[in-house]
Amino acid sequence: MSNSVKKAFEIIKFISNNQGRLSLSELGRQLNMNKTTMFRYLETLEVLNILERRDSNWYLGIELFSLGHKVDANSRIVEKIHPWLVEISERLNETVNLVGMYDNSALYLDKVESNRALQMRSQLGDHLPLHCTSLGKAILSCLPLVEVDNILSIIELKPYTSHTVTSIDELKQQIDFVNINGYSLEKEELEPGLSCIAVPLYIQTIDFYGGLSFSGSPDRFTEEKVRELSGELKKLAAGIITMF
Amino acid sequence: MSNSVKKAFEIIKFISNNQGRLSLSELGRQLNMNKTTMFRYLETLEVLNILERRDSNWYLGIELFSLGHKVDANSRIVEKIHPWLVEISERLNETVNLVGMYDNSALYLDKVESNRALQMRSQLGDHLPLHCTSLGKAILSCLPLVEVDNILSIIELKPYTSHTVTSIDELKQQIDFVNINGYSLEKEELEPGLSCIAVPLYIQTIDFYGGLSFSGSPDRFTEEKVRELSGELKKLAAGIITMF
DNA sequence: AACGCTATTTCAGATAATGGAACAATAGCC
DNA sequence: GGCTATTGTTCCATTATCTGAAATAGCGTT
Repeated sequence: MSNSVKKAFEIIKFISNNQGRLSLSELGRQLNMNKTTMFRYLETLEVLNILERRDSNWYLGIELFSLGHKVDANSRIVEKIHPWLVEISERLNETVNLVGMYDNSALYLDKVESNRALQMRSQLGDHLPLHCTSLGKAILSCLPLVEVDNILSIIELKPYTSHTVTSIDELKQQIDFVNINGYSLEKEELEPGLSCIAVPLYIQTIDFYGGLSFSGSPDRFTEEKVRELSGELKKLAAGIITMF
Repeated sequence: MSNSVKKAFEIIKFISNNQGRLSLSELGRQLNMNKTTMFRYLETLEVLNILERRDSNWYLGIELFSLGHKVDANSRIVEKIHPWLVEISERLNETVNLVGMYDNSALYLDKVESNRALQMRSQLGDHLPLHCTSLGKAILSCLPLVEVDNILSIIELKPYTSHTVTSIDELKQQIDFVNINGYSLEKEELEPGLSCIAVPLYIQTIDFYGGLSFSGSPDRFTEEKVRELSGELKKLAAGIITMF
């Protein structure tokens, strides 16, 4: 394994979580690397436009933007699904989200915002936890049981708010609920004031495990609204699947 | 300069342009690297989720997707401008594009597609040439003259179609046109069947040089339509600037 | 079963990464 | 202004790491 490549990405990743707040020396200290070594990594990455320096602070560079937007270029999952999200978001005036399962978390792949757009703190490319998001529970519901048990034994049921489910049993009950009713409802388990309703999106032909959701403030999701929105999401998922 | 980091990104970049078509051995051959060396780079990058292998073919990995979407996280230029693009795209039913100047080319930053969406071949993150796109000419128009001369001496006026401008004099005349009229019109200089109308977007406060455009098939851009759309784009640019 | 291809592992030698030290450039402070 | 503290950059010898030839393993095809 190439040591220096690993270190370079360690630096990149660290900067991605602390953009604009780190100097060369600061990076060296926080990542336990020699100043000289750090200097050379940063120098190299700057030349490659992978990183960018603005008055002694480091940022992700433009080359990462370009590469990041070519990731889906083959399977074109996001690209194919996007128009469906636009249609439903406009018709119902709801914010709609798409995630895919990667690495025991729900990777936030796409969103189309409504006018009323309550801002979610997370952004595309973020990894959402499986246990405390409706999308996560929706994904878990379409995985084989053995797989679910395996994942639950690996991930930590970290409490993000006072509403977060932290017991495996309760979580399994919620997954059962999704299997029976076809949708998942989560209220303020990840962020106070934020609620989501989701359905699984399992595209067998391309081995894609994911989910679709509407997000909004919890008080908007009345019983009747939930019935309506879950129905819409189910139809959406069904429609999308026919495309693949 | 860190040699191995440079090589790693050489590999990544090469794969980004040939996703799904390259095996380990093939990569070694095309990039003149020893098979063993290539093996170790790929192995490392795979572990880091920077690259992904599916039946002996290499793809960009999910980690690049995540990093790529965090690039704009600070200045939030794209994020701030996006709602404006949505509004105008819906109101006029046009496809609207945003680019920024990076590295002597126009980096394709954002787009919102209309229903009639004529597909452009390029995608977000691509570098568009300055000389044969309305967006490029719009950007050139807001740069200092010395800078323009410098850029024109560096870039190659590559002919993409039979309509591409390849003479510096003619290009300078077109830039003058933008300065006088405030917009730029290009017909099939980059891709047959594709035309664009653009205006410069220069945001002084954050030192941003870019442009906004509508794209569509050339026959749609009648004289009257051009007048209407260029007016809309100018108003859009003016509105956006007030935000910064 | 033998061939052609790709992917891995091994290992010794060559090279490139490392970090201490010294130097330069800034900024803050009395 | 001069002193101190901090950051960024260059130099260089040492050593760890990367390199590539060769051997091995795996897989599909004829």
